[in-house]
Amino acid sequence: MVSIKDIARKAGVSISTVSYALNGSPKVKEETSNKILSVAKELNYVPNAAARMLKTRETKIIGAFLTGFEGSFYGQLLQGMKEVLNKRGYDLVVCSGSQSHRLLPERMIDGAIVLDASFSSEELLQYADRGHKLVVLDRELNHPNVNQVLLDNKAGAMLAVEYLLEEGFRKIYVVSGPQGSFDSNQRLLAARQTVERNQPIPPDETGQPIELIEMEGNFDKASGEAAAERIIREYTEPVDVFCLNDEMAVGLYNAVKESPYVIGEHIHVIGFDNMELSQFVQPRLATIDYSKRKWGALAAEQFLKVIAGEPVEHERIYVTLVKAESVRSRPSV
Amino acid sequence: MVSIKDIARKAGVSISTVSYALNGSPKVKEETSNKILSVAKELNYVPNAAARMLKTRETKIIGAFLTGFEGSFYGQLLQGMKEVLNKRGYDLVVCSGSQSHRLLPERMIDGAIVLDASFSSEELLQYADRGHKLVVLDRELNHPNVNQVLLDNKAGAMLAVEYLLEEGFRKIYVVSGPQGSFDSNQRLLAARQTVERNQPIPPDETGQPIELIEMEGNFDKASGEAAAERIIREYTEPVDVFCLNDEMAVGLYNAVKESPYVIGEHIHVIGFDNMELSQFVQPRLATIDYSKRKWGALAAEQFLKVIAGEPVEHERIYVTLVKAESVRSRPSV
DNA sequence: TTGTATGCGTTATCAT
DNA sequence: ATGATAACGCATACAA
Repeated sequence: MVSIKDIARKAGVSISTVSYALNGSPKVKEETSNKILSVAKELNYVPNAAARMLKTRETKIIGAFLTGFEGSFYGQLLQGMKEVLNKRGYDLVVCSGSQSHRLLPERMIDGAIVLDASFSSEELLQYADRGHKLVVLDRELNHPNVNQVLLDNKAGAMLAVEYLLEEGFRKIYVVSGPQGSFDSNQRLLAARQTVERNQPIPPDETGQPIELIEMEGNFDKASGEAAAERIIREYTEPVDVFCLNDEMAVGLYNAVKESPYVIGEHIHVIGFDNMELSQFVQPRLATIDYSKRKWGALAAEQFLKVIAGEPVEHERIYVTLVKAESVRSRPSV
Repeated sequence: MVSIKDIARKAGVSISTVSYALNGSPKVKEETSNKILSVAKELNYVPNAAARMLKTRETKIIGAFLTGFEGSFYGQLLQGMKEVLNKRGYDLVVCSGSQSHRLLPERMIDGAIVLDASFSSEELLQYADRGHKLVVLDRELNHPNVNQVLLDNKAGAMLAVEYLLEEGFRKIYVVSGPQGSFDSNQRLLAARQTVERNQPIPPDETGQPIELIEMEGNFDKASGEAAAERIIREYTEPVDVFCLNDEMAVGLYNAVKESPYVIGEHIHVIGFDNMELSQFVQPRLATIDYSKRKWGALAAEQFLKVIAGEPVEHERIYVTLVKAESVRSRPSV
């Protein structure tokens, strides 16, 4: 391995001069600098990251931690992060699994953007306490070294439920994500509130109250299928279903396809995330949309601010309703 | 930052004893070791990766380089790699973009698995020459430090074309990937050969020869749409289309939907990759399937062998034909 | 069984 | 403008 020492020897200067030249310091004479640079190129010199890290205490790498690599969902999010970070001289690496947590405390990365249930909040706070910089996308965490960029789950769930309620059905299923999921919990809470707020005040001419049935899912297709089975079993009249993400809604589609019932006619479904697949399923899935790219880009920007020591306020990503035939066969608009 | 020096001081031993104890050396007395370990825990000691790297010259991290993060395609591939690597004490990080290439020469990672057009083969060979270990998934590269795990593109393209030819149409479009893509080039070559081999020897009772029309695409939806426009414009009788990946086939679907023609009836389409979306489009897309997870897992295994200095032979991932209504409205099986 | 001393490749301080 | 040297945190050969 060729080091600055080799360059120094070959160029007939000292290692400190080499270091200065390599880092473009104005202190070194242009002639010397050129000589050094050409020797470096000739020897195929590449700086050693470990040594530099040891001195400077930074790697210019930041890690994006995800619960899993699967799910087309992440592509745009990561792209958004990368664009912002690269522009500022940082590299992005994507990590998953608890084994990779070590990268942060061992200082192999300068910080982390976290959308990863495999981190407990206690663990993250511990890192923050030790001075590591974080942006979290999947929880609320208040600490000077941590910034939040969260989806507006409440607005999304409200939009979704109100869209369903327009249909006038009295029975609405909510298929939630796993217990530990912040996004799921927020959406569920908002769904409950929205139903409550729209409950006819009894006694009332519209009669029957709205029934909200909660089913715990896992944000994967299998739990959507499981939910569908129960819904089909209990079917007596048209019902609404709010799947707390699109993935489960697609699972539900698959199961309903095997039944006598029809999505958008008997079973009215809305999801959350607007993943690519949702526009291709038949009928098109109504859902809650938001810009994944913008989410990633904003997270990265916030991260850079945290690193720079600027005081940063938490941010929110806004969401919109995507109407579609899965709720209403002939969408009004 | 707490270092072994701090532990040594607090535990009343020397730093080398601390180092030994931390690394579980049998040389240190259990009593001393316990003492040291407890002090380390108490001080929240975390080893510094940079310092360890500087000495040991390894990071236990390997990088997977992808052309881009977008495309649901990669999830299973990465999952396959990760499972194998984690089991062997390695961490996987995913990188994209030419800026991140530095991670390899700067020795921030112990090696790389490459499925990334942003690397030129010259660049990779240079790394290999300097002792870096590589597995390539998207090109042929022969070097002691490089192993290949490639798709059996030729078999796939042959299966696809022969399936199309069974229909008996005389006009077959091939929508290729970008010029530089190894997979695209291999598939295209095999498609040509298969058509040639199936050409009726003139003069012949079947009459007309098979016409193969090549169109350059880009492996994205937009190029699928562009291809569709030309195909629609030229339409006179039922035709076959071999999209060299599913992504483009989906783009083609979108454009054909706006036309009077129907997939599977006028325009007979097959793709390559069997991505998740392909089973949801209407009609289901015929395609070439292979196990992405196995591909990743095998790549990781080969990588570990290369690292271990074992002599490794190149590997091949086998593919299968997925018949569907996009080619034949009533599939025979 | 434990301690001393050296070096990994770099940056950066202080002389010159 | 350049050189000598210390320091970063750790592993390890060698000494005790």
